[in-house]
Amino acid sequence: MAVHDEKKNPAANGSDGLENSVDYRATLNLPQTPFEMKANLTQREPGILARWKQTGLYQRIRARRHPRGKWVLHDGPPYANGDIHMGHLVNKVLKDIVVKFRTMQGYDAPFVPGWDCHGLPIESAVQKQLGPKMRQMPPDEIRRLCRDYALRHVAIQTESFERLGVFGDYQRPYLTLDPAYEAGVLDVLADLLKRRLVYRQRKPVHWCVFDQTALAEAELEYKPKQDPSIFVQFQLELAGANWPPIWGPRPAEAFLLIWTTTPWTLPANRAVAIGPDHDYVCVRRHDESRRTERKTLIVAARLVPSIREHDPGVSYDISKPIKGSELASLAIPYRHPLEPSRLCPVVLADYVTLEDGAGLVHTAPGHGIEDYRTGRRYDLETYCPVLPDGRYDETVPEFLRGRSIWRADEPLLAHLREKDLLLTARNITHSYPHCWRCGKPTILRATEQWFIRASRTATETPGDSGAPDLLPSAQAFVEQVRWIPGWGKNRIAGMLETRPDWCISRQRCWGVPIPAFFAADGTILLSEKSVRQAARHVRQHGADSWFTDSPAKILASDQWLDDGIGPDGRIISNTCFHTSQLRQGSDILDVWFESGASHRAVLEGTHPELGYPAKMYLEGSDQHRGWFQSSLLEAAGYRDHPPFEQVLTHGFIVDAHGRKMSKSQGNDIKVSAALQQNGADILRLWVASVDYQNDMPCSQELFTRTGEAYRKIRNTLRYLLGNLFDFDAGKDETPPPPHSIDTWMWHRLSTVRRTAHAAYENYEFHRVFRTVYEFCNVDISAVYAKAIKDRLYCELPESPRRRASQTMCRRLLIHLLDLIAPILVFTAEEAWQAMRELPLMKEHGAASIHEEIFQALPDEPAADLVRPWELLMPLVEDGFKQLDDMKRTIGLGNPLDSEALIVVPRNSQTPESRRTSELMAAYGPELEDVLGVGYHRIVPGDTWGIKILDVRERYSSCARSWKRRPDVGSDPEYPALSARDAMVVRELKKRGS
RNA sequence: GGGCUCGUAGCUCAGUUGGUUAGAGCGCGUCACUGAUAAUGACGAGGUCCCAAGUUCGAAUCUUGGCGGGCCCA
Repeated sequence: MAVHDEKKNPAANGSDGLENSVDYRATLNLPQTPFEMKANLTQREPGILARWKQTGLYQRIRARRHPRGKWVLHDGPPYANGDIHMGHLVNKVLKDIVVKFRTMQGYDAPFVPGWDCHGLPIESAVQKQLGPKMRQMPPDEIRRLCRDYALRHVAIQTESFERLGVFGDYQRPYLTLDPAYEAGVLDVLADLLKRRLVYRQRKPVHWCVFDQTALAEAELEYKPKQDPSIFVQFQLELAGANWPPIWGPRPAEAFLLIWTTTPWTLPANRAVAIGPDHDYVCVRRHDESRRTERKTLIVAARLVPSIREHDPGVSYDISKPIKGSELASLAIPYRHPLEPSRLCPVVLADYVTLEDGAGLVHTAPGHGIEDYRTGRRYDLETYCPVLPDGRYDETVPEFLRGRSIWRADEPLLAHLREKDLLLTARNITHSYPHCWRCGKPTILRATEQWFIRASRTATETPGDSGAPDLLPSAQAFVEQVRWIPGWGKNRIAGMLETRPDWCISRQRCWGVPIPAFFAADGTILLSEKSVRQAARHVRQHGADSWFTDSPAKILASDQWLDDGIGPDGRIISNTCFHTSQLRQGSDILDVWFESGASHRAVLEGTHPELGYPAKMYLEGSDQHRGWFQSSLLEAAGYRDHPPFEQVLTHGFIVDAHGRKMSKSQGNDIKVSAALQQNGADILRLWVASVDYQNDMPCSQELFTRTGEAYRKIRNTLRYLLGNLFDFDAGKDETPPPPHSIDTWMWHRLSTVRRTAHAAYENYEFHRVFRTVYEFCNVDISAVYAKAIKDRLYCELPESPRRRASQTMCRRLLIHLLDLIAPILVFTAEEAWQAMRELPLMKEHGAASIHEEIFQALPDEPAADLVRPWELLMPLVEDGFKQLDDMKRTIGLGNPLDSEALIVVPRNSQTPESRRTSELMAAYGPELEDVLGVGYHRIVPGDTWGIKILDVRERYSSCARSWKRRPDVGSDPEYPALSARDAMVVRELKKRGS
């Protein structure tokens, strides 16, 4: 490779080295602005934030004029636990963009942030801190610690949200632990009671017999445990039964074969479940010698071989199969293995698998979730003979009474063996849930729970005569709401369709109590009236008072005449309760019930200025099952309109490879770190730049890319600001000449503004971003800013051409700031202040851009002023290609060293083209600047075209504008300058002296 | 396993009722400018439209079946 040592011609900029040394820089109108190129967001943003707080910006926005009325986005409460993560960031930023956009449209769009303060995670965190001593503490003391914990995290998260530029009433957020909120929750409960939508029934929950407490799924640890694995034979009651002919002649006796690893649940057996689509056969068993008949078994066809392994020395005659659905339809009952007089049904369940066992599942509705559901479907008793401490109660066979279930296997197996009902027994080790606190194995135990009836057809329960159906109202609500994206409607409708009744009680401590009173005789007081009274009490004294005050004090009376709930769940009218003999229940409400009541507790409760219903709920798509649904169901229970008009959902954060982000995988991104490294505006711009309806990929690399886009936008603002340093908006405003590039720019601006506003209106923020970003890149930077540099820098300050472009720059600046303000909240503010601090623009507009209402755009330029540019711009493209070619071939580095021959057809084809050619005297100089060449000539030809010529040998370069033109040197006083520049310099000199 | 959903250049996104050779911006490469300067401009190279089959004269687009990701359930 040869080394290049060719030097550039130092005189390339002028024909005369001496004249070139004269410095005309001082005579130019170069841009000036304190708006720095470097954003330094991490340092700058907190200062802006402090000023906002100091001047009470949020309150000022509330107080300003709102010509378009109210627009309320109701905040879904995040959980008051831990630092915020990227999901919070996305959610709150999206909300803030909506709120700021609506605000700038002229709506009153208050934002009241909320926090979910009750619930298990907080209770668990407190429990972890307390250790074993928690068990000795009274509930109100534990609750006080939970409350402190929650409030601490509300403070932490508040700071983060504010730091992100999310506006809201942080002085007065809504907290679910606020007594007024708690009372609102109870008001909803009272309304549902009024409509008879609340009932009490047994349901299995995870239970620790050592701690004697219910456990949540999250409190379980799965560990290996050894258990008996037994096959038991349940005798069919064949008297009067239909026997399937395909199974051959009806035997004298036949047995269902079931498999279980929890023999202690056998007393609670109430059914055997089979799979509707599985094949079942009848197996006639004999000794291998065929001398003795053994029991005839009914099992799943697929499992015969594996059962045989447990059954040595026996030969099988296997019948043809029938489907489970067919078998169930025969309705042959079986005798309970421990109570032969009790007949139980064979039922269908789709969770029956053929992986192990016999394909027939022992079903105890009191001891299994699936069993319970099946039980509800078949109206089986949710029978649970196990006491809280794990001992059997008095209802079981005598040999088990009072015995611990953990010591029941041996007598049970002995009993079954004695009755010849046990086919095989061995031991297995399997994964089994254990209590995370004491480490002991847990059980499922049916306890009394409170439910909200979703659909009467799904559950025929006592006390519901005349009760309305909740589900149809909820489904009607779904139709009335606008779901964004549209499939959200489908999703929530599908979930509602299959949803079971809602279990709203929890055996925990940290939450809103279910204010039920229990009389000594087992009658329960929980009525609309009593709950309203409890709500009044809670509003005044807080929910803690439930755990400390007496029933007499809470009910404010010695006697209470009301509907009671009997032990069987039926309503007993006109029951007289003596408050001195009542005791409070200890259950609390499901936290989803609490947050689902926010439309009542906040919109109509603590913050009535918001009003019901909200315009929008905006959350992650997981809330179709969560908050959207709980809110909808509760509202459907007592009122005529859904709590929201629109529901907008967003996807989840994933990493650069599209995988879910999780701490355990180590691919999560800390908000605090991302903030520290990038600044809030970059993170906000990132949120706006991706299509949130899908998963949102998130990585530092993406933030870095976003940072590049940010810099482009920032530099565009800086350019515009810099060229307005001597512009007096009141005096210097000059309409763009009709055929100027300013008019083209004006047209582009109106198009972009329209597009961006439509995108905002449809909540398509990534389209806003793209539109604005490409506008900055292409229209402003590559075309317009480049084209007007000569007139801005070189013309006399007050020249109409210059003033017209400044007018356009100002318009661009203002509208650009409008468009980015909801997203780049800090940068828009910073630029807004820079604009207001321009010497000739003092006191323009509101003190903060966020108090502004979108500027109306002056009338758009007429279409026939725009069309010529559609003809001319492709010529410019061609000119650039020629310039690039000349750069390579003849070393023409600077376009100012070239001239453009604009070829105009002698006989223009179309009227448009003819009109344009007539106007070329006006368009010519504009094209010269758009191309960035030194000079142009218009020449006749056959078709439209541009021809770039190298004029380094032909013309001299103007020492001021650097343009090569024939008129350089025409002024004897300034031989190094072009005519225009000579005139300008002479004029400036005159003024200067 | 079920419901909903997504899959187009390295990245973020367009792509109308099915219709030429699938687009944009960024990034990348090369070059230029040095009066927007840790800025700016020009040119250029990048695609198995997740895969397969089907419908059709014609499929990124419609149908079916896979594969992969996400949310919610089981």
